[in-house]
Amino acid sequence: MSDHGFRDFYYHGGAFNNIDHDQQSYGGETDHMYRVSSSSIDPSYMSFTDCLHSTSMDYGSLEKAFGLSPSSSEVFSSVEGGNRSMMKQHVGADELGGNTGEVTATLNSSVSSSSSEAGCEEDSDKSKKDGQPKGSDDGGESSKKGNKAKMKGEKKQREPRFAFVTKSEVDQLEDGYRWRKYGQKAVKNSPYPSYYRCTTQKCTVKKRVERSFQDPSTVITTYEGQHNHPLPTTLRGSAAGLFPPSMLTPSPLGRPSFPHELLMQMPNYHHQMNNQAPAGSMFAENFSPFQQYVHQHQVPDYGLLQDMVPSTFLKHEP
DNA sequence: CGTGTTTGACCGGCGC
DNA sequence: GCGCCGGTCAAACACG
Repeated sequence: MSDHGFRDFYYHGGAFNNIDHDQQSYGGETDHMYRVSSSSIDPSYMSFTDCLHSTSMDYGSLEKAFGLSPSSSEVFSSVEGGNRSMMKQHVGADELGGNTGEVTATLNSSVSSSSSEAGCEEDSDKSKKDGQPKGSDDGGESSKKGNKAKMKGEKKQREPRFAFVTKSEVDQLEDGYRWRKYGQKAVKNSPYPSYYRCTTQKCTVKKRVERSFQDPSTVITTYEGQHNHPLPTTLRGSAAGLFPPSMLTPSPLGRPSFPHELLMQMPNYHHQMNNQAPAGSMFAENFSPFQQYVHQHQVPDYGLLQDMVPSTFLKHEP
């Protein structure tokens, strides 16, 4: 997948090798890619958000954010917002505590779907229906699926999407929320992607889970929307109980707390990062379930990181 | 009985 | 305008 619309950049040692901003157009739109090569990144950028703000991606942040276990898993992530910018990073072995890992982060600010094949080609930018229930335009129950109250005239806009790829045997990765499958349909490059919706009422977050067309061992998970509620307390594994209340309540911004926010709140976040904490250690103490998951599946899922990428990062204004 | 999955049909955007 | 395609709906079904 690394060669389908994504630019790869490898992270070796303590800092990225250099960020390269690339730009290209896709059907009128301009894509901005960032390639990292050596030396321009300050290793002190330890927070995911900071990295994003600085137009750089920090592997460690991602590793921590997703609880990536470098020892044998791979996590590629991507964020979509309003424009097509992606970033992908691969992480070499050594610096991850001698383990081999790979993290590819792709930032995609467009409404497109970088999900399938991690944005390999598609990205047709077809912003389709939203999570909103579409209704049959008044007219009453027209046909079968007619009663989807869709406001005519009002164009629905896509929620920011965040996608990442993991190597896992299981499709459904535990991320602390409960999901209900609402569809599955074969699409190009993805035999049968599954569509899930958060079961919490009024929560419109959706996610799509699919196996990589090229690498069946790879699972591509795309999250869309933002949870407007804390983690379900009755959740299997009770992940919610592990998070301090402050992490479960909406942030000052009025948004729910997402992994990246959690990261920002981690007291020793920077410290751990600088000290090359063992893989998965990030959540070892506070997020045991995740760690456990890492150990068992080596592919934790910390989705819902959407909306974490500032537009400044996603798109370079001319 | 409540909850979640399966699955074919439908919807609507987009490209030609 | 038409057809393709991705995404969604919702009835039927499965399961505890």
